[in-house]
Amino acid sequence: MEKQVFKEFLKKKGLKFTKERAVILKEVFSYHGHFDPDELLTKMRKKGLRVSKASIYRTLPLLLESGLIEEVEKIDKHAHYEHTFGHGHHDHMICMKCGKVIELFSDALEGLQEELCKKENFKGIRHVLEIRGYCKKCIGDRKIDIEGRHDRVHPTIFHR
Amino acid sequence: MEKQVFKEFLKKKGLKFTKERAVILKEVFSYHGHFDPDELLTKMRKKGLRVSKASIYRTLPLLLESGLIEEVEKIDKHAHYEHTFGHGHHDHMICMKCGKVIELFSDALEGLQEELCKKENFKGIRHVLEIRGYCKKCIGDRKIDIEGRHDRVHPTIFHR
DNA sequence: ATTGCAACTGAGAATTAGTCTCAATTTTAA
DNA sequence: TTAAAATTGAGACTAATTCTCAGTTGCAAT
Ligand SMILES: [Mn+2]
Ligand SMILES: [Mn+2]
Ligand SMILES: [Zn+2]
Ligand SMILES: [Zn+2]
Repeated sequence: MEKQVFKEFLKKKGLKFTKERAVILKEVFSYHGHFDPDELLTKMRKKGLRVSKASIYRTLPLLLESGLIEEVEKIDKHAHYEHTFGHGHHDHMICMKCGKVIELFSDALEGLQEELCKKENFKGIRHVLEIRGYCKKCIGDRKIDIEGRHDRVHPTIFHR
Repeated sequence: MEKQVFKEFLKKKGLKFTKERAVILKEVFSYHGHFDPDELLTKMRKKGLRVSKASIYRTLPLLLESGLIEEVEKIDKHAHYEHTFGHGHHDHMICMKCGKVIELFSDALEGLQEELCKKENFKGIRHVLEIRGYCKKCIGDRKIDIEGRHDRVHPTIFHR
């Protein structure tokens, strides 16, 4: 269970399992999809869970380092995460028109990456793959522009 | 040549090929490796090339959209780019200990991604793959920590 | 149970990266 | 040559994240 994983991780680093870290962990694992630090803070505030912005920004890197969450969608100005413990890693396709996020996983893809690492004597720990383009629906909407690459690089809508 | 590509791109969008854009383009294509907007500005200032921060921040997305540069290393708080025109796309492995960047390209990997896109009816335009881990040298340095995942998530050294 | 101390916390100041505003200037198509 | 539309630079502004520091708290050793 994620709480145990986090506790052990912290102990091994000589860090403490505080109330704040516990409640942040719980909140993060109550979500299904992607989230960002500000969302996390706002939602916790609404529920009456009191943690400071600073603690959120301090805890997320620890969760990341412990492998309990991953960073996703590094496109926007701010960070996005999702918890992966118990779900398994996956990568993303992101529509540059409507912001739709398609999750993808492929053993072949993961395997190939491992091979490539081996070839370079590199010990791969984690990775982020994001494919940007246009979803089925948006290809239909605007064929011409798509061929000509004339979209905004950064889509407006991003969360889900 | 990149100048022509950029000119045509701008014309197609109804934008102008200004002196500032020209000099930024030239500077960007004078680099070998990765760079970030602030570096770009500083280096240009040192050379007596006068462009404003605003123009740099306005031009980089255009270069990106035109396909002349790509975004890389989305880890740090700020954007990093490299020019790819005439070099070809590639992905990166980044050492979490020393910051070493290994460039990698694999037809198999690119092909597999295309397949995955097709399966989702997604029109892939570009992608970023970053594998984080430890380079050969750093594996030697600190076997124990590596197994235990006890490194900083964000390495200190990043440019090259 | 008490203690000691390093780690942690919240509040808000500070910093960083990037965006916006607007008056003056430049590009480009006619 | 002209004029509209796009662009520019300077600096104000914003958003996201980090830092500071004085007062807590967790926890390992008594
Ligand atoms: Mn996801
Ligand atoms: Mn590169
Ligand atoms: Zn779409
Ligand atoms: Zn290394």
